[in-house]
Amino acid sequence: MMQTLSTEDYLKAIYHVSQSSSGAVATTSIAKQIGAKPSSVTDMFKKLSDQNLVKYQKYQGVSLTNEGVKTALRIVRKHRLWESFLVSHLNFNWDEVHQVAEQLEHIQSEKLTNELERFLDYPTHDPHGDPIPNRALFMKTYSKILLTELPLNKEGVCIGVKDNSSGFLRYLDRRQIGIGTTLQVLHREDFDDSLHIQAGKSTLMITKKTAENIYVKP
Amino acid sequence: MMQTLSTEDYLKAIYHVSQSSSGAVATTSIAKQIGAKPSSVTDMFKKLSDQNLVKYQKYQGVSLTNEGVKTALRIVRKHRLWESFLVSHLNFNWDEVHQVAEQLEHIQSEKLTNELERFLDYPTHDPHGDPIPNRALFMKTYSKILLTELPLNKEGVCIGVKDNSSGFLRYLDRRQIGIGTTLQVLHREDFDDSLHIQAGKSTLMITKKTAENIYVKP
DNA sequence: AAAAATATTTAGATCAGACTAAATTTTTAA
DNA sequence: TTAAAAATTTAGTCTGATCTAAATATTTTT
Repeated sequence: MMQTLSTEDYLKAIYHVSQSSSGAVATTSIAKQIGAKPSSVTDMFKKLSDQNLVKYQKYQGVSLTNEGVKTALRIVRKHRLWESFLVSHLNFNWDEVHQVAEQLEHIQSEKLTNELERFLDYPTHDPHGDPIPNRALFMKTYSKILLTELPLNKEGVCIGVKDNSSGFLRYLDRRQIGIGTTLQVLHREDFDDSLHIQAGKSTLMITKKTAENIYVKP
Repeated sequence: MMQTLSTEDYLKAIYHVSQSSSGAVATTSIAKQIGAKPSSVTDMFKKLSDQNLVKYQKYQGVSLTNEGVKTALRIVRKHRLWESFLVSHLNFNWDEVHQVAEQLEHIQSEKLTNELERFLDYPTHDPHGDPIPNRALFMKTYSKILLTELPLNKEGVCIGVKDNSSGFLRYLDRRQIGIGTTLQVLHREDFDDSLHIQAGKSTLMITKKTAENIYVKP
């Protein structure tokens, strides 16, 4: 059954929200994510439920069915492949890709997706460090911790960010922190929770808020 | 003013029809092109007219305004750039690209379009031999004639096709005729209008119908 | 130049997706 | 454990793009 652009957006939103919280996904959380009113979300929940893409119980939110997860992952796959393409071949910065990938992720052509993946040489992660589902919709999610959780003086490599807003990404660019940058916490300031860190070859100070949006692999 | 997917399709259709015929574009011709009922086309003509993209007179058809032409050319530009990309980097055949390009042509990002053009090294023609508008929406349309009009025993190079249907394109593939193939008419059969031609290194027979869908540069 | 055929437009309906406002249910707090 | 607050759903409306059927205009044919 063919999805409309809108149902695809909802499935993706439900997928993302369900990843970062447990249990059923609430109407309001999707309303916020999509930028729609809760009443519209309820309508859509019913439609998705009719198509067996979500399990929906009045007042209790939704959860994706197997079919729903698959559909969501197909979109995530396309989104992340396109982001990779934009950065690696079309001179986009990691903070510019999201908006365009939001459009490209809806293009329907299996051949296109699979050929793009081949052309990019089967990338496993996108420019933000997020894993890319392969053709079988499987993805390796290696163990990652927040920079706030990295033990003092232990080296870690930046492998992703939690906040994908372009404001935050540009801020990291200015501080010369990106995917692959070696990070080390030199000191935690008890007074204001700020961190002194080693980032590549320079030392700098970042706030707790920044640190808890950076993923590292120890 | 932002265009909907649908208004873009109409503008492109009007552009194409107006290219291959003179005077105003009739309601029915667009209905056929788009695959919609004439009454729907009338509705859209009114909307486009309100946006000053076409000049519309009841019962007299439409013609594109300058703004309308520009919008149409921006879509044509994207369509042909994407087709080029699909063939040159993603292993698509020239008969497979159209459907996917129909979707990709609606992606809105000037940066994307311009970077794609750069990545492809500023191609001037797409895989079917059609000219690609440059950033300023200008395109070189070199003089071309139909194979039926090529003088006997004079060499010409295949530079495009009139019929872009995948049936015809696949047929040409089987006969080993493509963009760049050197063609020469060896004999015209008066009885059934068939042509004996030299195509690259082989000689073969084609019908008049085939010949009048192949463009050559003498 | 009138009749017939064709093309075009109007009027009114439908459908998906979204909205507002009001009603209902669930959760939180007193 | 009830009252207040928050979340969710329902009912009804709107918009854009489409459709069918009927009305009207234009073109073609006799």
